[in-house]
Order: sequence, then C-alpha cells, then structure tokens
Amino acid sequence: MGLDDACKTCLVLGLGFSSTPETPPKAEDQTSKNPPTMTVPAASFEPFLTLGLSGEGYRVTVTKNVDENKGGYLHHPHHEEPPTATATARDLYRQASPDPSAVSSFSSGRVKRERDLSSEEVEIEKNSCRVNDEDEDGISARKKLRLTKEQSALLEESFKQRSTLNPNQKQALARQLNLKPRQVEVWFQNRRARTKLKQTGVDCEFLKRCCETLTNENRRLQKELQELKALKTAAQPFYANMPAATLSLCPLCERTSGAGNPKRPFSMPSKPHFYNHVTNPSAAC
DNA sequence: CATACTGATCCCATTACGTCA
DNA sequence: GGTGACGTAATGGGATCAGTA
Repeated sequence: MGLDDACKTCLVLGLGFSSTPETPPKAEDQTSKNPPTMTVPAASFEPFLTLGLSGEGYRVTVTKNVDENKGGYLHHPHHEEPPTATATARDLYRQASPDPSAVSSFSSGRVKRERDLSSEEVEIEKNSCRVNDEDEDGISARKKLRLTKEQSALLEESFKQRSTLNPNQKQALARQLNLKPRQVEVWFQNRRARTKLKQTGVDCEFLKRCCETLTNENRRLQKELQELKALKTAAQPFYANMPAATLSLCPLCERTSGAGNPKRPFSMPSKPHFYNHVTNPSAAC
C-alpha cells in the first residue's frame, strides 16, 4: 500500500465491547432482560477500537481481570469446579436440584409468596418469631424485617461460598437463622442483584476510561493522517518519479510501534511510515 | 415423538419499610 | 418532630426449563 492508497481512504473509528466468539451466550440469555454481562465471565469481554484505512482495521483489545467469583454465577454448591462456559447458573441450579417432589407447592392465594414452601417451611414460618405477615386482624401487612448482624454475617458468609442455594441448603440456612426459606431466597436474590449493580458500576467506569483513551488515540491518528496527506501533497511530483524499491520502512516507526508501552495501555501498532532514506524520515516521525 | 401443561426457579423492576443525617 | 435520601426486604411479573400426561 502506497501513499496514494492511504490518502484516498477515510479514517474509521469504531469503539465496541463484545464477548469472545468462543463463548456464545445461550439463547435464553440473549433476551433483553438478560444482558450478557452477567452470563459471560467479564474477563471474556474485549473493548476494542477499530481504526481502518482502506476498510481494514486494527483491533485493539483490552482484557480486564475480574474475579470470576464476584458475579457469583459460576459458583454452585454441587459444582465446585468452574462450570462450562455455556452453562448458566440456572442450568447448574437445576442440575443440582433434588427430586422436585421433595418440595411441595402451594398454587393458590399468594402463589409467588409461598410457592416453594414445603410443609417444613410452613412450620418454620409459623414458628418464626421475627416475622409476622399478618396482624391481629388477619390483614396482610408488609412488615419489613431487619436482619440482625449475626444473620447478615452468616448470610454473607454463605454468599461468599456460593451465590445460589439449592433447596436443602436454603432449608438448612433458614433453620440456622430462624428465618423462612423464602426470606433466605429473597436475600440471596437481592444480594446477587446488588453484586451485579456494583459490578456494572465498575464496568461503566472501566469503559469510560477505555473510551477516553481510545478517543485520544483516534485523535492522534487523525492528526498523523493529516500530516501524511500534507506531506504527500507537498512531495507529489518527487515521489511520482521515484522507483518503489527506494521506499522502505522508517526505522523510527519500527522502533515505536511495538506493543507493551505502559503509558499507552490500548496502544496499537502504528501504521508504518514509508520514507525516502535518501532524504529525511517522514514528518510523522 | 410432539405438544400442552404445570411446577420450580431464576432475574428484573418496582414497592415500601426502617434508619439516619 | 418532619423530611428526604438511602439501603434493603419483599412483591409481582415474565422467562426458561424439566417432568409429566
């Protein structure tokens, strides 16, 4: 590619954030309600800048080290080893679920509220001294439970070990905490939501920084392109008669285009500058 | 085997309560 | 004491999947 080609093209900048193709999210996770940020380990995402001359682009990828355990979706009590990339927490949960008949259901009334309560859970609910869903008149009142420090600590400890519970673990934890299993379940759901929210904030900040850096990089490349265009215009008559063999790679560019510059975390290999070693290095150098 | 139904569980959005400045 | 902000327990709805008729 010569100067002529380079000068005919536009500079195209694309900023993106995509998952790696080898870990496609499952169909169920592609709904609008399930953004891929939580179903695919964050470490597999790559913010990228595409900058192209003549339609070809560089892809600058930045990988981010995120503790896989943070999202919690990869942890399951019965699967201490990391699950396959395509397995969702729900899949894992189901794999670990005991015989469904072990958990009876209540389909009438407040179905959602009590649907997963076994007879034992109902017993626990009856005996629970901390929560009373109905007042003396039998009218449902939404009283908000405040967990004690001990309860919170134990729940946190359990969450650290695993972010989802199977029914048996839920039962055991509820018994241990003198709470309803449903309350334990809700606590875990809310806890997962908070974790995700927190992670989203972190991701947002990270992307902002990426965007900033890539914007600067784009600005720099735009400037460089303009300089090359100016140079080409000025030297047009001279280069038109110059044999191609006399054009070679600028040694300065070769030295500086390598990756791993700590000051430029998203650096990309610079386009090589061609120059006439008979005269001087290019203006871009 | 294909289909419909049901139950279980999840996530998400929202509500509402308790606490604190 | 009233109030708004905030944290979080609780609720409701929708989606998905497995088991079953």
